Amino acid sequence: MTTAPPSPRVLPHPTREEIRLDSVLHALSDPVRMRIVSELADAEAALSCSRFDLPVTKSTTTHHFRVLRESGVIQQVYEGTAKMNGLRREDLDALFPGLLDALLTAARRQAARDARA
Amino acid sequence: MTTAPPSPRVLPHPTREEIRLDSVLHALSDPVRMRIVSELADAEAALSCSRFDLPVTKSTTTHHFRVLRESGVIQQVYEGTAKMNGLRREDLDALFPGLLDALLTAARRQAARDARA
DNA sequence: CGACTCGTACGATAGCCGTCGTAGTACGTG
DNA sequence: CACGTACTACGACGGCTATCGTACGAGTCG
Repeated sequence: MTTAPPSPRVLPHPTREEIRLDSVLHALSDPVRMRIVSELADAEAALSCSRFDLPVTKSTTTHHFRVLRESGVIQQVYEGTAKMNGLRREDLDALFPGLLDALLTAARRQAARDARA
Repeated sequence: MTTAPPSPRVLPHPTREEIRLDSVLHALSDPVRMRIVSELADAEAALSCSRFDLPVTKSTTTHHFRVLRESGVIQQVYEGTAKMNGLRREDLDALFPGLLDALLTAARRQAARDARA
């Protein structure tokens, strides 16, 4: 048969216009996901999922990455066995200028406060 | 008896140091609450709960205002029968500089996009 | 092919959350 | 005191969510 393969090797992303502020804020309201985004912003490049040392299991990690992708915060592309994750900075900056930087700065401040405690 | 009255006429607020980014983002990830905060920012003054025309019942309204207060986004003070709500702009700006303005701008943009649809 | 790594899918569970209705309290006014 | 207004408290319900474990698929390397 010439039917398409059942495994979706390409992952669904929202278009720029489909990204909603509500969803972005909800995605970033989880500490684990905010941490992922912060590391991604520091890296300035796409990282594979396994490059993150998160305090949750692999299943949960997959879940968090999916939430970030479906909310439009990150972009995910398969590269061999690895799945590379990149921040959708251009889209976010175009939709909500200054928001991403303000959020990243806020996250850094919160992390500094937590470390001081 | 000289015991304190059982009804808490003064409402519990988090101190500035207790305000957490996670909670703020979670509070603002609900469209109804973001709308409240936007109107509060536009008003530049404290407003009573009944000044808002929200698409939910009064019970739910009370719930949303409590979430905003407990996350440290707004301040609530009784004034007769009314409860006045004010944005905690000073505290938020001190903790997360630029974040509130970026969020309000983003909310305006999202609202404009929604209206265009 | 076989083994290994990376990530997914699915099911389960426990907890939180947004919503409502109803009943009730606090305050002001007649 | 009686009444109306503003808001709350409580319980309920449905839905979402963060978490896990286990089992599986897709790719790479020997």
